[in-house]
Amino acid sequence: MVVTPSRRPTMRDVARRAGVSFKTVSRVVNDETGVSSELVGRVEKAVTQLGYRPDDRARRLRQRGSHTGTIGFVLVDVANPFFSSILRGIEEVARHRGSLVLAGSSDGLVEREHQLVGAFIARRVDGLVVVSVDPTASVLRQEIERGTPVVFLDLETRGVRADLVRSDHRGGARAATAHLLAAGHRDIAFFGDDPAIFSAKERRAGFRQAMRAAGIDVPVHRIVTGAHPPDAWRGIMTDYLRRPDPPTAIFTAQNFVTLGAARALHELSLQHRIAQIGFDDVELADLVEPGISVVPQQPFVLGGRAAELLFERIGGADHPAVREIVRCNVVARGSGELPPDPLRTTGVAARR
Amino acid sequence: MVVTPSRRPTMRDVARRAGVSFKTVSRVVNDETGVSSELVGRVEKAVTQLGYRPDDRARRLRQRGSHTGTIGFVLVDVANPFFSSILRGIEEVARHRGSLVLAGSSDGLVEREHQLVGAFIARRVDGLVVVSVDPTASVLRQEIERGTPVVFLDLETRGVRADLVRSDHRGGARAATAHLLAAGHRDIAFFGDDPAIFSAKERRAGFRQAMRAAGIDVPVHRIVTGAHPPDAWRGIMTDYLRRPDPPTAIFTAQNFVTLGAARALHELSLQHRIAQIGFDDVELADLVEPGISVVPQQPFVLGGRAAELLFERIGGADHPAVREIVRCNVVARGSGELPPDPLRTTGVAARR
DNA sequence: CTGAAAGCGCTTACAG
DNA sequence: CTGAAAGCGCTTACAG
Repeated sequence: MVVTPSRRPTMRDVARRAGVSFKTVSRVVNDETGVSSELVGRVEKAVTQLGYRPDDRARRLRQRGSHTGTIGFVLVDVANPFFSSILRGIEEVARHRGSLVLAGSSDGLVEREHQLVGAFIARRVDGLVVVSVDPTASVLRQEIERGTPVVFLDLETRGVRADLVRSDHRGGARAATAHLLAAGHRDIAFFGDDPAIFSAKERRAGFRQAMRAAGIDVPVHRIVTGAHPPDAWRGIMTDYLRRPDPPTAIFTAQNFVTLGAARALHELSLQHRIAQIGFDDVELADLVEPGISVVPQQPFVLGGRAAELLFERIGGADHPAVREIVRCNVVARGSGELPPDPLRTTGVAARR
Repeated sequence: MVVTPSRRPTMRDVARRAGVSFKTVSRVVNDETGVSSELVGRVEKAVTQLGYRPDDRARRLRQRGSHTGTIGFVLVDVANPFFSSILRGIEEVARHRGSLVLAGSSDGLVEREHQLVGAFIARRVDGLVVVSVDPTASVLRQEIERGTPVVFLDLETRGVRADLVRSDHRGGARAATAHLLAAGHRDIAFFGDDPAIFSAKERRAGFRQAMRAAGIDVPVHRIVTGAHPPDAWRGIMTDYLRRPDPPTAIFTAQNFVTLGAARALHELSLQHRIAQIGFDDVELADLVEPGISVVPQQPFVLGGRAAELLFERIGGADHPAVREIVRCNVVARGSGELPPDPLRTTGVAARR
């Protein structure tokens, strides 16, 4: 049986087959009252025989409020468990609201983010959850001003009035740094994502604040940031730690960075000699030896809250912009509690 | 400045402002030739001032082939890195084709899967990639017969003619089991997902085949399957391993099962005494002590191939159904090469 | 080069 | 209880 991709049946096709007007089909399909049971039967039979399925686009085009029952989620990389957990949180809320989720990865590229936002708007999503690299972009700002509901996730915005939900990146980073300082470290290196991303910049700021508060000057080479593919961090870390005068502790401020660093430390057999604390949790961090101390976020919760705020707006709420900031605390597992290595070749000694 | 959610401007609004017919606006918006540069200028100005963005739904409704530039992906759980990596693979291909991806998690529930498929079709996606629990469902089958492109991912189907891409679950499971047998194990327990899921059933079948081939009868209590939330497996495994007469090796046939088992083994300090091999890779499995041996899949590749096949169909290809099966091999890291524990309290001894 | 008409698949608002 | 007309926002197919 070769399948011939036939034209999809429309209401008129069903009407013809059932011998009624297409308006009657519309009534039956929409469970409207006041159709004789005989016609209902004929229409339903025709619907089944033809495999008719109403076209939501056409339906909603004509309707009043004209929601599409679809929301958009612009994120950085859906293959990153942090983002896919957020997506799941959004999805759960969307499902209860009868909505579907369009998701797209920007990889932190401004251009791709704009493309995604534009494509979502062209498809008339009812609203957007955005982890933005460029929150003041004209496309997005104009849409927000025009009334399209937008909730920013995990970032702050300037000059744009919209709801936002995010972790307290700076506070979490301060706590992580303070944790290492409390273990006696003074030579701590920071490794993080591209500071063009709000959360990355904030974490770096938190690190600097905590170090300054402890009266420690951080040399420039102790702060390493950049947009690298997930796999690249291991090599970057290995190279860094192999140089003379390594730090006594490292703060790896993103999950892929944390993973790369953990692998580098193990490769160099330094995992018991250099302390590590990460931002974002990673799978099996509790089982590695030593366990990797981290400042976890709650992606599922972040996503769920963002979606709830979004649907409030979609539902017509017009209260002032909401700003929800979720605290982040240290989870100690071992790696972040290691004291400074007494045997370490200090910078001065190594250079002499 | 309070924002009043105004009606979104249409082509007619732009036309009025520019003092032209709305057809001229259509020409300018679609970069058609043959509009005087003066009118082009006026229209473009009005477009910018009003923040006009064409409605893709209306546009495509009227167009010939009438693609929506959107595909749907029905999966089990997007918070599972296996699926989110597939999604990323699909997304990459979709982006190059100018398409967006609607994704939805079924949690392996037949009803939710049907809802998702129905909602996707109502929105007239151009095609579907489906990790199905119920591949012969009438909704899906009727759509396929009608000509909607569908690619099944990670499963086989009966009575439905559609492209499919999947891992060789059975072969991979046989290889995993053979790997444990080669290390000298004969008392191996299998732990896996709900056999309603094709891949779960296949892996169990592979396990049984390999055991049978080795002349070993597998007692029923050595096969544990079920649909459990990710977090539940640790407890299930702990309970199981605490009982008298534990197996000398375990085959954990899904990533969340593997994680739960690894935690249980460590909790009971059995990680060096009971061998483990998992299906699907998990993060940091290489760094745990011992490293967790697994049979990894290539989710990003699976997703990419599925999407490529889908877009071929969307593009009109009508070759016979394609069936791509990706081999799975063992990655040895330590846990799967542990020999049977000579000190183990055997079942008989323990019961006496 | 520009525009008025018809139609995509449906719903809304009116008639009978 | 049933249906013919108008319209959602756009494109196609024809005129001028």
